[in-house]
Amino acid sequence: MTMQLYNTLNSRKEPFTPQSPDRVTMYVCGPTVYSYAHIGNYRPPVVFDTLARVLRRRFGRVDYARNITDIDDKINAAAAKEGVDISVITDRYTAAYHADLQSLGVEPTTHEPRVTKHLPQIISMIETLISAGHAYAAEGHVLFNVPSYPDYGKLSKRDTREMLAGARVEVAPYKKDPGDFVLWKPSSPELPGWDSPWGRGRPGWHIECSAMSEAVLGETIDIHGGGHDLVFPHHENEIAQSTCAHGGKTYARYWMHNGFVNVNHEKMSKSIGNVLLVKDLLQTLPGEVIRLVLLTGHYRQPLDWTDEVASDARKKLDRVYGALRDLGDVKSAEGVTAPDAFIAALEDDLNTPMALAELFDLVRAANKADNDADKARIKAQLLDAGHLLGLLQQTPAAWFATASPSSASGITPEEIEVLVAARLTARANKNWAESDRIRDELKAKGVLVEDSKDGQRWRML
RNA sequence: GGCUGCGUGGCAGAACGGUCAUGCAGGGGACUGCAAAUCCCCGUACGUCGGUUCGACUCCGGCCGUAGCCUCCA
Repeated sequence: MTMQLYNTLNSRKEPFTPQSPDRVTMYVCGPTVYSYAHIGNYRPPVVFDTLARVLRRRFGRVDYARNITDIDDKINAAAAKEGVDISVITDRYTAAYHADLQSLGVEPTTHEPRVTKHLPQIISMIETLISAGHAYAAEGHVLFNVPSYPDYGKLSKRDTREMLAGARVEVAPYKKDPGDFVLWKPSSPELPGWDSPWGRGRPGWHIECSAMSEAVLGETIDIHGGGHDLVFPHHENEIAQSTCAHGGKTYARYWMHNGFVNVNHEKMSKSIGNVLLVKDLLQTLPGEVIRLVLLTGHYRQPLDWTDEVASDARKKLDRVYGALRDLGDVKSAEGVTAPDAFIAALEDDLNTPMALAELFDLVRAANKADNDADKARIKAQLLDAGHLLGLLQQTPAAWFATASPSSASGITPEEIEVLVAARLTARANKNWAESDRIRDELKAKGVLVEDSKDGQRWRML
């Protein structure tokens, strides 16, 4: 079975084959670092990190770029407000972004291009577009001339003429065509700016991705991803710029877009006040729980974040880690990887819900296994499946000891062990009343004690 | 108004033209001093109206509802 990916360009699943049989190139639009990122901002990194793991397994090498947008008017506004250089803002929020990614188990990308490091490439691409007749300078701006690219609107299935009717933004007088968009804009003296053939200014929003993608991955990439809202205008404009700058060569062969994250059935918005920052969620939830929530639904569907889905994810991980724990010290079998059905689910347009169903089949098999050979094989399968999803990255002991930072009642593992030892003595004397009293005491402190055939064990509730 | 989706059991969430999704919750049983964990068994679905078909949750059409985008936005 060949790998299948849904391509926004053609609105259907298509067999995926990279340009080079042993190398995949992928570019995903990254964050603008002007504030802390919310849960929705992390769906693309988690989804495409998972995809990268699957692609790497199948094709060997994945050259994956996710940019940091560190030039932007929102950054300028934040810097002006604090009276600092934009680098203070962008450094701070880039570091915060990286910290969140690590908590979510997102592996570093091959490339992480920044706009401030690619001004020459951006300017060069704009010059190419001007000399090819696709762009023009006007009043300090440089604009891309949309009518010069007949395929404009193909990705988002839009008719440029119809769009004008619904246009809700005033058309700048220097535009030749109302649909023309900015490649370069002038900066007033108090704003950050860079020298260019058109005066001191800064790049428009869309050109950065075109220029950086070319710089780090080449003119034609295999996969370009991002949030669904970027289809228009951002990705439509990227296609226009890159295709025209490259003499008509295909810019990206497969376009993938993830659905939005809602919160309690509502769109996240500052006015509603329901914006969930990942750095805040991490105060009460392990990163793996957040990651699992993001993988619980198919990436193209909207995802509703509620307390219930978070607690469901936690329980799911309890179950999987529980199976791993019961596998005990059995050494996982060499050379055994995740089951074919699990891989097949992920290779079918990254069907993570179906892959998770396969994972739970494995969990049941693990819990039923009664010999070391089966246990060794299943353990290897579980760990490999977990690795592909970016989950199960800690030991069961660590998971059960820390799975709930929220309910940490201040009790230390040492104190727990003292009580557990006292309970062991009581149990040796069949003093059930004392045994149950200690169990209740621990439970009141957020610790659940269980009696297994191997003795007592505990976990944080 | 234009474009693109979606509507599955108490909740979350997939697949598939005729056979189990899966997880949580719920009911019954096994195990346990009692629990917990685990295992076994069991309910509750496919927005609505038509069409195609031997047979549709799955294909087609109408309707209703709902979400996103239409140059800030993951």
